[in-house]
Amino acid sequence: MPTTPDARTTAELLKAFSHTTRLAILQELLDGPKCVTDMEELLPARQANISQHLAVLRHAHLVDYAQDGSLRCYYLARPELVKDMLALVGRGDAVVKRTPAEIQADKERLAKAKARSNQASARQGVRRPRVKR
Amino acid sequence: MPTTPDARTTAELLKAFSHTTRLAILQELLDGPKCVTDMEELLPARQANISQHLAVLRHAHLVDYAQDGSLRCYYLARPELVKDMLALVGRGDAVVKRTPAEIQADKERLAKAKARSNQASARQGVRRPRVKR
DNA sequence: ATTACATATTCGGAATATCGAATGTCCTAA
DNA sequence: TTAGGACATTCGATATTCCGAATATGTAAT
Repeated sequence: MPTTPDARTTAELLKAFSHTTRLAILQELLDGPKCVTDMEELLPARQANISQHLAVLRHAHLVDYAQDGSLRCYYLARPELVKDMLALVGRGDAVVKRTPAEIQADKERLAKAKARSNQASARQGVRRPRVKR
Repeated sequence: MPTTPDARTTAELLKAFSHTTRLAILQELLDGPKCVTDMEELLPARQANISQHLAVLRHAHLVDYAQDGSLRCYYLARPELVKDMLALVGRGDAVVKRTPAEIQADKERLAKAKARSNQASARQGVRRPRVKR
């Protein structure tokens, strides 16, 4: 059975995504496999630096390579993940601004749901007392 | 019209996600609004540190708060984005391992597609010469 | 006013990330 | 075997992140 990644590994994975150059590399690889020299022409970074970023992506299991003579063809090891990630961060969701009243409603809804699920356990009223306005 | 975020902003957004404590905070907020004191009980971190992480999340426009008396109720400013992000990184995609032959096929497919799209432009054979095995 | 609480900000140091330069490794052609 | 190309790795400098301690700010009860 596939094991769910813990918080630490998840943060590591996201860190691997969190760099302009690495995002650009992933974007390029989405288009097809490329060797380092190809990327050198495509990206505003030196060879050594690109190799360094590729190492980070490799450790995160986001890319892998196949050796082809003296070249290394890099490709996405988890193409769906990368595709969905880039789509997600590019989506530009609207930022919501909520009123205190809405927040209050949320909390009450949440408290009610909790109470329902705790119907069997005796005391559930452990909410810290609210101050009056 | 909604503007597509550039690579720099995208990396910033991902950085905001890339920390165990911040992931935990977002996870908690997915459940409903919470104030800092609530989170102190829920997370293995001190008050100041939680406030610092909340500041990062605020700057990334991932959370916002509504003041309620002396408390601050934090909530997700882009709940769908957070939900989808956590689902995505928790998905645990299989890591693919490709053979050199598959890579080669990929490259040829790509070259063919490029040629098709470049049918109008005169010279398209600018591929660097491949070395023999 | 004073006090207490909830939360934010600032500061300093440790840990980590980033990058260029130099160097090392591996492969292939001659 | 030697030379050159394609990459990777190491190193040192700079920048950034992270966290605890101390301190500041704002609100409300007394």
